[in-house]
Amino acid sequence: MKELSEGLRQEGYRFTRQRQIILEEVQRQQHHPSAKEVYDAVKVRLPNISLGTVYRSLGVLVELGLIHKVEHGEYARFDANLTEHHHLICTDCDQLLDVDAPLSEPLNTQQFKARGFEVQGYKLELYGLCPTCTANRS
Amino acid sequence: MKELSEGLRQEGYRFTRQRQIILEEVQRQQHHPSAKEVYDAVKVRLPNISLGTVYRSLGVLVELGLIHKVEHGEYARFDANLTEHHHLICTDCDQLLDVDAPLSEPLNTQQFKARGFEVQGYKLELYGLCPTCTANRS
DNA sequence: ATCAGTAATAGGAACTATTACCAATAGGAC
DNA sequence: GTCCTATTGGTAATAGTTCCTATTACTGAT
Repeated sequence: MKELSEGLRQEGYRFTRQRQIILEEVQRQQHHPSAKEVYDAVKVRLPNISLGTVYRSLGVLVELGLIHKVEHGEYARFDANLTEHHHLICTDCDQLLDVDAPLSEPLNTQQFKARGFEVQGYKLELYGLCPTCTANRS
Repeated sequence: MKELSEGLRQEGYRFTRQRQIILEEVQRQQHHPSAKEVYDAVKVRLPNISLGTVYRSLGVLVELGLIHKVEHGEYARFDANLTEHHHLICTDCDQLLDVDAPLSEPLNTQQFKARGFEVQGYKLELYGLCPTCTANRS
């Protein structure tokens, strides 16, 4: 948690119990929790926390790069997995899963530069069936 | 426009003036208009159109495959460019631009199959600077 | 340890994109 | 034209997120 406290201070933010616990709860969740789910989880430990604080804190954590925001579908989800990975959205059960495999062929960003685009990063989303739904199909 | 009228009929939908003009306006826009922007554009020609009709019609057009829905950021945008392409979101001006270049190396979906994922499709979003903002940086 | 200054919080209202609802209208097959 | 039903316009509702304000908590200086 030292990372959090130092990261916050570096940006002029304060290290608060709320932010600490919010980060812990996002990190604990295996799936990609929504703001509401984080709120519910944090509420067990901090019954007085407000939804606004959760949204604000998640925003700060994203800004510090300690978690990622995944915008897909009706609401945003948050992801504490910082290793390079992609997401698979299951077209059957609508779950969002990590695909812990970078591209076998890394994306050649140079090909876009020729067209005037200065590519800084990219997001790859895969659509298909998750392992569970694949199994249920056969 | 025959494509629209036939496509609609095939699915049991009706061919209405509203749907025709909505499609025309999405096709006319070079950038990727939001539902609101489509509404404003259509309103010039059909002053009584309601926002709900625009949303409903856009949904039908997406279902027919005549336009694509691009979900990014606060609101959905619509895209009449049906050729295979990716999107670049400019980190400077927040514009959404077409990158009319498929991957030089097509995505190898087999690599994910081994992990239990049955990949059906993918979406690649690039982040960086659009040609205009790249020029303004130098 | 206390204080002052500032940032963060709780709580709820406000905002915005999108959907749902419903009575009135209009496409289109006959 | 007639009839049936999808569609429309208008409005209300929904849901995620942000904004607002009084209050509380952190931090650095004394």
